[in-house]
Amino acid sequence: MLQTPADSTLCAALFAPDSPTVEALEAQYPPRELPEGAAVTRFAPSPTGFLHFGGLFGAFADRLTASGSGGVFILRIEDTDKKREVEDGVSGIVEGLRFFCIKIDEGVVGFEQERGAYGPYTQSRRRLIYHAVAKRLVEQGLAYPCFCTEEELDELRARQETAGVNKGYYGKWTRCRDLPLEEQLRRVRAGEAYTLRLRSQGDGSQRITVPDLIRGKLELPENNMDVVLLKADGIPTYHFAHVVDDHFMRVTHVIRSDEWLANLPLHIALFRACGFKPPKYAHTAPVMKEENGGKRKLSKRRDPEAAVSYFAAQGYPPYCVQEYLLTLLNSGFEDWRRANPRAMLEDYPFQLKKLSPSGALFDLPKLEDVCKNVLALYSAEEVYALGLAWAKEHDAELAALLERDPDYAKALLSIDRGGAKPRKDLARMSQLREYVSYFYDALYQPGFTLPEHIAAEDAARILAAYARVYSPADDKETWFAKIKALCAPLGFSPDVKEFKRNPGQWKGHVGDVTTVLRLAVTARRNTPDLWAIMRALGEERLCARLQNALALFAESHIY
RNA sequence: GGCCCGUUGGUCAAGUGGCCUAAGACUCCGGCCUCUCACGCCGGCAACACGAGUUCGAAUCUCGUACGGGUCACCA
Repeated sequence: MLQTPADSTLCAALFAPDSPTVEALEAQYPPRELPEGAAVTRFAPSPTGFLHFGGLFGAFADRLTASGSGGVFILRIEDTDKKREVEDGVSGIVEGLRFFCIKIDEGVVGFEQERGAYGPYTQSRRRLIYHAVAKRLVEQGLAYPCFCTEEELDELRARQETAGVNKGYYGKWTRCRDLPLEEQLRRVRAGEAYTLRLRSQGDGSQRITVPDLIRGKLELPENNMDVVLLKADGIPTYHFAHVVDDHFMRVTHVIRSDEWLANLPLHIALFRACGFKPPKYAHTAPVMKEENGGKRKLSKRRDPEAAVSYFAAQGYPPYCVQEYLLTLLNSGFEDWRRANPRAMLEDYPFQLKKLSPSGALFDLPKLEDVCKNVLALYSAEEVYALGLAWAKEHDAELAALLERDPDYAKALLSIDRGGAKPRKDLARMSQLREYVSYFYDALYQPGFTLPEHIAAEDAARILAAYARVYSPADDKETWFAKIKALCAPLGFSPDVKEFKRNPGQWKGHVGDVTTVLRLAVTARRNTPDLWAIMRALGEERLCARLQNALALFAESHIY
């Protein structure tokens, strides 16, 4: 365990002579000059090519934690698993973050592009750094080469299984922990494959307490496993890379999914072995999905909504997904939002300790609600921009229509928008086509069926009568006054309350009259303000629609 | 199976020993709102997993049980 000259002989056999010393690395990556309390966070995905919903949440928590404290948010790529490699796994992640408005301060910012003084930020390019630390561990007797093959390890596990003990490479179950130096040297020099293992100093029957920013004090068994630090190809395992990278990148807060909780004692032990100060940890609960009455983790493979590209394709406003995430996972956010309906998300005093320790179900209706609320506050201009950007990607026909006459598009989008009680009926851009369809002849599908209590001949009379009094110049009051004036002669009550008092005396009420007009103009029973719609459509289009409807009656299609 | 984490209405949650005959939001259902729908407003349904213990007093602390999740790799 103590440093001996023999260990340095071993080091020479194990490591290339050019690896830097740990001291040199300390100098190269000095502590950051940041204000007191500034958090340095990092999102460290594997380059799988796309961003998972859980990953987005983690990155978002990292971003907010850094921003809120005047710190730094790093994107690091953990490409230490050759088997999972995909061609350009980075761009999808970087673009995903960009799409969701999560700014990267430092690290990987694009395909083969990095920024910052603590790099490289791609683990495959940090080999020398890992080896420097590993070398010192060997010098100190805290790591050793292990020559066990995968078959031997499988067999070991099988024996442990039948013996009913904890599986793993530890204590008396190890075969290479106490190999004599001569044998180590001989086998290494003979070119035998080996991994580098931690020589654990821990006692599995002891407990350690570790603070977690979300869960409070955690009581966990001390690590006693001689885990692999460097794989046979010299690439570090996640555990070792985590410790080395987060130390030399001077990361202060490690926010990660709670599947790492079981490895926390290991990581603490590794930081100790390396002589580094551990960061603060926050283990977040995964987002769950309901299935057959049970809960399960949202899965990338089985759930389309788990890939964040789903939200882009559906046209949810990017920023709303974050808003939803906060609603879902950060208690207190909704109260803050109610108090500050128009405040920027960045100004929310995000606190890790307010995150829920248990997994929340992904709730689509809630997402829709959040989006409706946010979108309701957008100007027509903003909705237009958002809609056009979406349509260009996903609906070329709609994009062309929106672009052909921007003023017209904005005019129709501004109906019932703004004011104290804005409409809340648009949640995502994939609804836009349907939302605007009756404003565009190219999308409009004429034809309708009347409500049962309105006779076709009455409907025809209503349309004819309205056509006679219509004037494009009417303001809303005049428009409505004219409609009311039409009612009584046709047997409809101009007053809804009067109708309700004496339903037998009328064929219907003014609402039925406007329903007929609405159907003729939009082919729908439910729309925003009819007067505003008529005005936006313009005289020519409106008259055509009325003529058309009248013609339908004349041809007896409705009778 | 060992170890770890978790458990308040259908969902998300507030709640850190008395202010809890348990807040709010989503969903659903009623009602109101001089044109429909939406919005808004008013109201309704609906929860502390279970059992012991500590205490004058427990959603809140302790222990046990159940259930859910995670983890036990040269994957992350």
